Amino acid sequence: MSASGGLMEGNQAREDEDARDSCCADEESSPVVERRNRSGIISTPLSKSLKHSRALSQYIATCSAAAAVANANANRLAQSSLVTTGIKSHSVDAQHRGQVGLSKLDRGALVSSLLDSPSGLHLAQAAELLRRASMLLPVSDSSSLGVGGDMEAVSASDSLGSVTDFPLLSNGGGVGGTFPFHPGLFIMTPAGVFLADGALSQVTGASEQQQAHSEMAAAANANAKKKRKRCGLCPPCRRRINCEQCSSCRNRKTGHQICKFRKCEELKKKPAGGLEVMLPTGAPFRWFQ
DNA sequence: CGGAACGTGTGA
DNA sequence: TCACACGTTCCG
Ligand SMILES: [Zn+2]
Ligand SMILES: [Zn+2]
Repeated sequence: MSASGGLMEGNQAREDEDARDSCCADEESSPVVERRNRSGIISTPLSKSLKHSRALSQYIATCSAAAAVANANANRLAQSSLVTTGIKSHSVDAQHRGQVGLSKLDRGALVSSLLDSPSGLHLAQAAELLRRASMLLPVSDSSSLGVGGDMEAVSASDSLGSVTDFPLLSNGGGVGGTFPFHPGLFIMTPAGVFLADGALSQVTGASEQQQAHSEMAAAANANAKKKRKRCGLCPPCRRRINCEQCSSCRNRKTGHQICKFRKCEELKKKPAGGLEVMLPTGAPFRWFQ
């Protein structure tokens, strides 16, 4: 299985990561400032603080080693749920950037090739990996995802299914230096990369989110005909970087829409108020036909 | 009906 | 005043 190869790389990369860890601790002096608005919702996409929006693909283009690390991380995710990545591995980063030289061109080629690849198999791969990850938790029966539409656990497969315009981050099918995962599956924060699943409880502090929720409720109460605000709870809301690849990201200038992967699950729902019956399929029930 | 473009509320 | 992003309209 190709996964074994990835694992081996993972071990190696892990040492790397450890080494860098100490380095990170150095600049860890500033305790990860998270930008939240008053409602406690994380407002600023991480890409902002990273100078310019850096697409996931760019990370890869920048240093394939990072991909390996991420890969290892993904595996370790299954055990620890929290990982630190080498996102700010400036030294390595600079090194690679200098040595590559054609990072821009590379990126373009990469992306285009990504768009090309059929990618079905990789989905399966990623899915399997994710399944492994969730094996540790009481896998909320994703099968019984029925009337309980309230359920926050948007399964990875869900994301996979809903996303259509996203180029898979993998080429031809080799394991060598590619990143066979769907960027939509990850939540990248300055503290690390998480599975988007949400099943893996990770992020720090659910209290703030609760606060956000109450705030939102208050706002809604004040005026029903106001712009709704993101819930701040759902996985998309917790995501903090724009993918820079979805349609919303690509034409942000004219689209004025948030990244598709960051679009709040609540806001996706129809704004309609209470009296709405939803079929288990998610389609709105019509009283008349 | 889905997506792109646009208007504009909202918070910084 | 600006950037962000929700809601609406337009368009295929
Ligand atoms: Zn995006
Ligand atoms: Zn949300």
